[in-house]
Amino acid sequence: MAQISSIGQAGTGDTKTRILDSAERLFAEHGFAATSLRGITADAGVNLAAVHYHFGSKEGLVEAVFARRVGPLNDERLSLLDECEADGGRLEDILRALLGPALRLTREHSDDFVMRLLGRMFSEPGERVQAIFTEQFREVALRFTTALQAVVPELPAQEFFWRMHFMIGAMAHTMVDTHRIQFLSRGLCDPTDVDGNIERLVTFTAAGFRAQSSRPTPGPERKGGNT
Amino acid sequence: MAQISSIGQAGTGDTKTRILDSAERLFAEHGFAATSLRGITADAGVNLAAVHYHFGSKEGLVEAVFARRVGPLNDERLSLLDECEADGGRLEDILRALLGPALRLTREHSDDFVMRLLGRMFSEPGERVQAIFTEQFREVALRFTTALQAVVPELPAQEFFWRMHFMIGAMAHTMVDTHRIQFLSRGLCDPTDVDGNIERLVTFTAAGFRAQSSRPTPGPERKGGNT
DNA sequence: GTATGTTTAAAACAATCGTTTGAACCAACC
DNA sequence: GGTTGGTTCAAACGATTGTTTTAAACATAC
Repeated sequence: MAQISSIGQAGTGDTKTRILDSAERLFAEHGFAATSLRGITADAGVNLAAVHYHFGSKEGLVEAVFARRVGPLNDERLSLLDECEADGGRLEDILRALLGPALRLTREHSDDFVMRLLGRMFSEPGERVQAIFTEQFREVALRFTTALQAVVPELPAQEFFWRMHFMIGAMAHTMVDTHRIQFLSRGLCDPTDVDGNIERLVTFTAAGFRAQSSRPTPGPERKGGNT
Repeated sequence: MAQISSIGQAGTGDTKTRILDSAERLFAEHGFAATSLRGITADAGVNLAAVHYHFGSKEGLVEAVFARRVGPLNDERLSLLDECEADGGRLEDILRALLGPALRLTREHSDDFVMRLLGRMFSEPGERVQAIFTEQFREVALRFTTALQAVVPELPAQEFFWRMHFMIGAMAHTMVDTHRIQFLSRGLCDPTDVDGNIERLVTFTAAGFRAQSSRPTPGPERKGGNT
């Protein structure tokens, strides 16, 4: 078709890239199971069979969509961690190295699809998808676990891991949900103030890590408590 | 309506209940889009058409599955909030009233399906589902927002709402993900220690709320930071 | 030129999806 | 008994799913 030929710009890239671009946007909007290959290829303006030619299957496409973003994201995290470890390694700096690159995904790409997609990985069901996810974050998890544990040495390991869990939850929710915070605050909060929001999340989670280890509250008696 | 005394099975219940039970377990396991009505009815041991007879459509079933759990959950939250407001209303108590009932869902039901399902609501796509979700949490959100804001009056409203956002994220992630914390901590953390984990989450989020309002850190210069 | 890798087109595949239908069952009531 | 109204059933509806196949173009390199 002659009319299609004009689409092939350098920015949009080749067929493979156009599939990845459309897939990651539609995955972020409707989820993985609810997005069909026909919807993706129609949006990308390519042929249906091209998906299986380049990615083998829908699952292969999902994996490729993840890998394209998670790789550079984790590289930046580890690079920033190297910097701040050589620089003394305060708690806030380590947290900024972990949380900053993820929350900056909104700015680096013209829209927030990439960030919403990656944030959803944390709650996405499916044994296969979760295995892919876990493997791609293993090195980052290990390095940051070691670095963070070193700056709060007085915290029992059990408490420390739970606080890492809570921090990841706060981060993932901030990545996934870019609308409800505006509704909740009646328009007061601005999700596009990326740098400010990174600092807010760093402040919040740093305070959480520094909190005095969990005691059943100094009060005399608690209703409902069965300790 | 006359009682159908012949169906004695109090545990398994009638067709409607069996559908709800199977639906919420399969929804929690595989997500909404990836769970078919045939899978649900086969698991429940009922006829396929019974879903449309009792719930009208798949979306109606999703809504019913939510409503059955969210109602009692929010009732307990508001009841606990009433208690601790009459009792003085410390920050930790308010947070416990909000977070406790959600994390206790694991214990009240024999399995963690209900909790995982509700936790997933926070990241589930779909305009219609999100609207249902938002409406069912409106009163709870309003009451707890007011109560929490009252105990940290020095915190600017914008900062406050972001910290509520982070807290909800930590809660939702703890509800959804009951496996990865064990992997992350190499088996050290125990997701079934419900009371302990509630206290840990309360401690973490309370410290986050009490953190000094976000300043670009007292240090002289920050790389990449623009105010 | 031939060869190789990529892309499109159109069609079909078997499977599964949500939904609908119409008859059958079964208690209760006149 | 007959009728009713609520419930369940097997079967089919049309549409969509991921996947595969066939063929013909297209580009680039040797």
